[in-house]
Amino acid sequence: MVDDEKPMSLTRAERRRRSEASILGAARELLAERGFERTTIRGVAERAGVDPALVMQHFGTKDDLFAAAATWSVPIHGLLGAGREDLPHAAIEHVLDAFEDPELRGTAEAVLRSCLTHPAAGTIVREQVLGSAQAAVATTIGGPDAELRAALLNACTLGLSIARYLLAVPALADVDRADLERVLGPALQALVDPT
Amino acid sequence: MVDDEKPMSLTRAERRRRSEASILGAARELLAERGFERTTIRGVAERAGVDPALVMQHFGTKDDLFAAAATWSVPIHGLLGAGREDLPHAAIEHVLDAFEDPELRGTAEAVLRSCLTHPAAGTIVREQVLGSAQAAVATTIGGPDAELRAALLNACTLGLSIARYLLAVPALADVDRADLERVLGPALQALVDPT
DNA sequence: GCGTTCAGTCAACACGCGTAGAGTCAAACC
DNA sequence: GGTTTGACTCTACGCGTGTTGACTGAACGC
Repeated sequence: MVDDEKPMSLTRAERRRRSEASILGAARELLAERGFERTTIRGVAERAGVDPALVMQHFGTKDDLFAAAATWSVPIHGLLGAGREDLPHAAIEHVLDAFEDPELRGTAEAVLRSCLTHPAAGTIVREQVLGSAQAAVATTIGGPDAELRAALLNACTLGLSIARYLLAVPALADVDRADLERVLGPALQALVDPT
Repeated sequence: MVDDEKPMSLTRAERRRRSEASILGAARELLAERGFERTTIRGVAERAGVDPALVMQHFGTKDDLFAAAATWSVPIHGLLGAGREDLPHAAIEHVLDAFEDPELRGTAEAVLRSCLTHPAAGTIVREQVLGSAQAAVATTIGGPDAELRAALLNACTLGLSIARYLLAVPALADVDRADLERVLGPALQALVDPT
């Protein structure tokens, strides 16, 4: 995301916006690749083609930069609109969409990559990502174990995301969506419908 | 794991072995709590009640210390001995045992905590932990999708481990083994037995 | 007993990090 | 067209890190 096009004589506000976007993009890339600790302000600045101090000027602090790059508005509409039969399908679509849309993927990977080692990232995943999905899924499931079943369904899709996209486990990374849905669907259905 | 008992006049080899064990224990604790990047040699030394230089003298390098602390011999006997009907049960036992045996838990958490941000830890999880389990499970499952089904089963239990023990998602952390097995079992069974 | 060995400590190095403040130069304004 | 504004850069500070080599003192072997 090195945006080398810096055409001269651009409005000041426009330049400002572009460099901010460039920094944010570079930050997301590096956070997605390496996680919070191994991502340095200097590295972000270099990839953005900018001075390190400018990064601070825009975002204040490394933690603030992370917060800005990791703001992840999870779209749970697909989950809320699904009935019991569609839920597994919707849940799988939900996670695959997040990682295969190039727009969303950077953010998703950046948050997930650091969620085990950076407290703020862990909180985001626990409360926003898993939390909101769990609430949505639990109401559809219903019954005494609804929360547990929803949490387990989330844990499975979380495990799939991590294994497929972050760890790149061969058997999962090389498979296409259709096979994934065909095989995992019935398993998630068993979580939705108590035997 | 601060082993304050340093009774005077102990054989040299004995002292050496004790301090090594003390360092290794402290390292595992900190790695499990904070991950590789946030764990410092000085922190390990302090928790072990020892000089930082001694840590280097024992293990050579921070990466070597991690390798020593993260050596995780996954016991897959339980998986190999299981038939199609027992597999889900065995798989769940397999992961719960690793995290609820105080002996194993430190290592398991240490490896898993860093597996998204430390290349060596990622390799361990991908190739040793998931890899060996996948091979064992796939032979039991059989059929055309065996590898994929095994990998997905692993991804689900990986997600459960992470959500329950590392992220401490409330709905999963507070539930006991029996409920976990009762609810997750049928889902994993659907992965083992194609509909 | 005495010289040797070696577990353990001390003090220091070089490096990379996040961050701060003064300086620079072109766009913006009147 | 001169002054002001503000986007951006330069330089440097202080700190914590992994790592090293010289030192110390107690267990060891004879």
